[in-house]
Amino acid sequence: MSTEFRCSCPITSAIDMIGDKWSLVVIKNMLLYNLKTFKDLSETNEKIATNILASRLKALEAKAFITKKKPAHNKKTNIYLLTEKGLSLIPIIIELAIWGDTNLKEIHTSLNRDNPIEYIKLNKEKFVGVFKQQYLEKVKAAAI
Amino acid sequence: MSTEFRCSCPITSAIDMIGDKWSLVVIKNMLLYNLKTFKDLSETNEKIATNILASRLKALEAKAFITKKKPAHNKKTNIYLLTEKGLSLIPIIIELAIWGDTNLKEIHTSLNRDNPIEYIKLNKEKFVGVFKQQYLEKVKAAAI
DNA sequence: TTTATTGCTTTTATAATGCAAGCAAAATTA
DNA sequence: TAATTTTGCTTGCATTATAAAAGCAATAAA
Repeated sequence: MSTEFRCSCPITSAIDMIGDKWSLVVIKNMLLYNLKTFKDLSETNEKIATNILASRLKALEAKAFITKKKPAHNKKTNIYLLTEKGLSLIPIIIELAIWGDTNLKEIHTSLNRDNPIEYIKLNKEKFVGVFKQQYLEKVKAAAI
Repeated sequence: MSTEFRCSCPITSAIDMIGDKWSLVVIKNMLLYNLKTFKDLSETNEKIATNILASRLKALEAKAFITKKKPAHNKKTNIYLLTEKGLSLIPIIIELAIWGDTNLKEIHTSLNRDNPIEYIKLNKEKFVGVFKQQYLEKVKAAAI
């Protein structure tokens, strides 16, 4: 996944950057479920293969959507965190959530619709900030 | 591209539906540039291969994002139009446009930034309706 | 000091995308 | 009306992305 842009269109170029099968899924799992380690991210419902996860984490770090570091008293576990640039994808993720919730219920019977999507729809802009704050607070609380 | 859903997450499922390399690009070109024929869609800046375009149009029709029909007095040219379901993707496309315009200018020097993205940012919800209306009016004006 | 865990890599297979050529039917031009 | 061009694809083959399974070294826990 070297990022070569197909053309000068910002929409197509955005897809060139984050439009593969896994990038936004990994970022969503970091954002909404506060997953931070390779193991955490490899155990999600999506069942990503470990080689794919490794390559995606490397690419996301190279593109500055995430950072990788080791916590002070553990030389083994790596901690992956979203950067500001990673958090800038929240509006896209929210639109995907709303679209999926609204449009897939008929053809995808096991779709999880427990989330308060109706509230989010009513004030999307607010929730961009809410999700960002929640993520940053959790990171802070964990004192990494 | 058979649509099998990886899990019950609406975000991941949305990506399963429209998260490939070409679907949203084709829909964007129909929406913003009013492209309607196979030839039109094959001549865009993105330079999609004709076999890929054919397979994508077939998939998008099967998923009811677009319709295909022949105009009354032409047995050769096919007209592809966005359905309501196709138009429901506008909010996602707008967020991709804003994100690309805001975040890619530094690493993508030839990025096209002539579009009035600043206006769109100020009132996204309004522009969802604007783009939808503009598209429907163009289709109507062409009397297809 | 053994055992388990973490964070990967390697190998091999399959699926998605890309490239070039070709081709039939319809429409246009001569 | 016959030759030419256009449209909307398909076919065959090459390359890249994704998947599944196994393995492995370093660290941490028991």
